Amino acid sequence: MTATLKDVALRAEVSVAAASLVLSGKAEGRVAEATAERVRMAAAELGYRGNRAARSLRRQSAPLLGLLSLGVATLPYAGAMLEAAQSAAREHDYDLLFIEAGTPEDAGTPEAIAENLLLLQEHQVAGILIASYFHRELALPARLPAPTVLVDALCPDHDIDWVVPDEYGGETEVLEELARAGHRHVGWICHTMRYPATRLRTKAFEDVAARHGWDDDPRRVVLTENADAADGYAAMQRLLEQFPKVTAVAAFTDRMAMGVYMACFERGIRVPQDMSIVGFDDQVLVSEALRPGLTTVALPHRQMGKWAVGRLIERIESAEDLGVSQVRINGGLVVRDSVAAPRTGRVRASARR
Amino acid sequence: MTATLKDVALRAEVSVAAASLVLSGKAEGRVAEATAERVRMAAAELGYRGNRAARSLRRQSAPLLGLLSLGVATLPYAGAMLEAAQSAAREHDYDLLFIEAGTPEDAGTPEAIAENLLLLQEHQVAGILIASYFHRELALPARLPAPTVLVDALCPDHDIDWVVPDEYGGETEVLEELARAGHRHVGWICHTMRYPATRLRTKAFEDVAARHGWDDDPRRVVLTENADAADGYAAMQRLLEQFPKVTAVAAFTDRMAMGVYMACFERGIRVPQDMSIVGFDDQVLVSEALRPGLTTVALPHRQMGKWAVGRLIERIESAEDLGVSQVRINGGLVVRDSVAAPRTGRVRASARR
DNA sequence: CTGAAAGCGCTAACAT
DNA sequence: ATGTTAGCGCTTTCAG
Repeated sequence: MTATLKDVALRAEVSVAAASLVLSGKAEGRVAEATAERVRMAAAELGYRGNRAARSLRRQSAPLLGLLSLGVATLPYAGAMLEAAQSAAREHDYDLLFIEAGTPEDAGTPEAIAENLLLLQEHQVAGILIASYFHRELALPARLPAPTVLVDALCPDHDIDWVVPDEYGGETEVLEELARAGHRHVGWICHTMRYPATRLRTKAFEDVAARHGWDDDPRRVVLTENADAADGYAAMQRLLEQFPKVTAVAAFTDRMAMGVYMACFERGIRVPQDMSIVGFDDQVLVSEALRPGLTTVALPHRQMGKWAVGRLIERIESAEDLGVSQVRINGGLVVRDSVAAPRTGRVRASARR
Repeated sequence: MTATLKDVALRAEVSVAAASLVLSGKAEGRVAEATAERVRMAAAELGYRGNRAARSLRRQSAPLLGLLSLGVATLPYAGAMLEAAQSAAREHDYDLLFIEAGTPEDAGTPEAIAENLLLLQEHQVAGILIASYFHRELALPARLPAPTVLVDALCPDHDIDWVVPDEYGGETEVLEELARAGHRHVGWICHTMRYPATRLRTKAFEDVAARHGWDDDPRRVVLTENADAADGYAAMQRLLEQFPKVTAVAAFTDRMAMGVYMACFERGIRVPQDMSIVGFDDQVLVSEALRPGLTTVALPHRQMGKWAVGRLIERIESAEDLGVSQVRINGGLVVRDSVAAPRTGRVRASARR
């Protein structure tokens, strides 16, 4: 049915060996140009496309990158990462084997990861990407079946390549935006889940606050159990009660920020005239759709996917021992219209108490 | 390094053939149970995992399903489809080869599709899923290299299996919700792009409106160029001007509905007391985060992914000729809090003009 | 510069 | 019930 290398060789009147050399671009100086041209013609005429199984069997390695997803596909976030990874892989003639390691709840258990790693090994993948849908620490089996790079995850007990968002840098940038506008009574709405991002963004808040001498009333921070819009809404209600001087609030995520907007809308607090708001994630569906548009920090999904694949292929194709490379990428500040200078009258009014 | 079948056979003191039979579950009545057990033991002890390349070469088909994505990964929408497809495939011992056919702009050109189909053919995929990120018509090459199922897309010139959302049914349900609440002055905010969904949802609007004798003032519909929140916002402004009797509005998508909310918030129009709003898509990030929550229709991403894979595997593994199967799935009404009865006072006031 | 041949690991037809 | 054997299509070493 489909043409094989043998068919091509027959038609070009050369040996399979010569045909193989030519078509895999290793003919340089080994095959006469005229012969090579004949082979290429024959291949084109027959619509020859090769057989990956045969090649992989022979080479003991498939031109495949295993993408072990830990919940990536279940969230709206990271499609861009997938897309970037796929196209970076394609550029180097690799394809992506997509495997989801279970549901969001049990994804990322060491057992689930180990099992799926074995599955990838069966496929003879040349390299592995382990991608989380949020920045976290992972426990990995001691032996990995192929070179591996972590995306939006890190692993303290392995010397392994990873890439994560620059939480601290990003949060700092967006908070500096608030400082620049002149705010000194800034609220921090966050959740209590113990992720690296929680710690790093909160640290950024504390550092920026200290640097600019922001009002350090402990009631400026409100912690919630989860991180959705409803929590943001409830948190904003509380913040307004317990820290009425507030002129600006930073929310842990755009989703929470959306809840903050809702609370403001309901109370007739105008954004940004009466209240400046910033988020994190650049969840476009939300940040762009809100009025006014939300000033926030982008998550570097696309960059992470691209970097990870580039690094992985480097590792696969390089003979020597590259050291480990662990990077934090800042997705960049996205300035929209949710930040303005605090209303002087309001600030004075609160200051007077 | 890794154990091969031969190693297992050696250790179990049987032939490779017997070992193969046992490990691929075809030993039924061909191998003594004691022998089979010995083989399984040996395999377990050696951590035998098989080699897919060898198997695929021999079988002339890989346990792979090619997922040709037309923009799916670039949008937040369809991660659920991917996840459902992957897990359905896994249940039948297939894995997913993920290929994105270019950027959102050029994805879906017949050339891009044809080229990527060839790529999948090289991989010996047993079946192909072509998935679009929005309901549309596709032009496909005449010859497909393997059994194929379309997801969220259809192809008028092929007798091919496909699954799409039930646009008409879904829109009808959500509009009936408005009718049930007693609305008669209902606005329709839609865009002008020529997709199947545009036609079908609009048709549903017209039919429901006719059925319930809604005010058929042509100014009740506002058409925009695109379909984002900003368009929804602008459209709502216009609707309020040109059709002031309006007590409820149906938006083509949740994103547009979000713009409608924003317009209401700015004008102090309370939802749902003064204005009922419904959307389409159940874009959870938006529909759940808005206050009040948006009543809308879910897109059956998960169901489509699952159905498509099930159907595809049926086709691959069934000997006889199954007919074509083309289905529309209704993702279901999601009732939240954006619909209430129209305010009598307001209706009278407008009626009085 | 070109061809012959071995063999990657597995499956399935055939022989015992 | 079990073993032998012939490839699947390709790459690569070695002879010519």
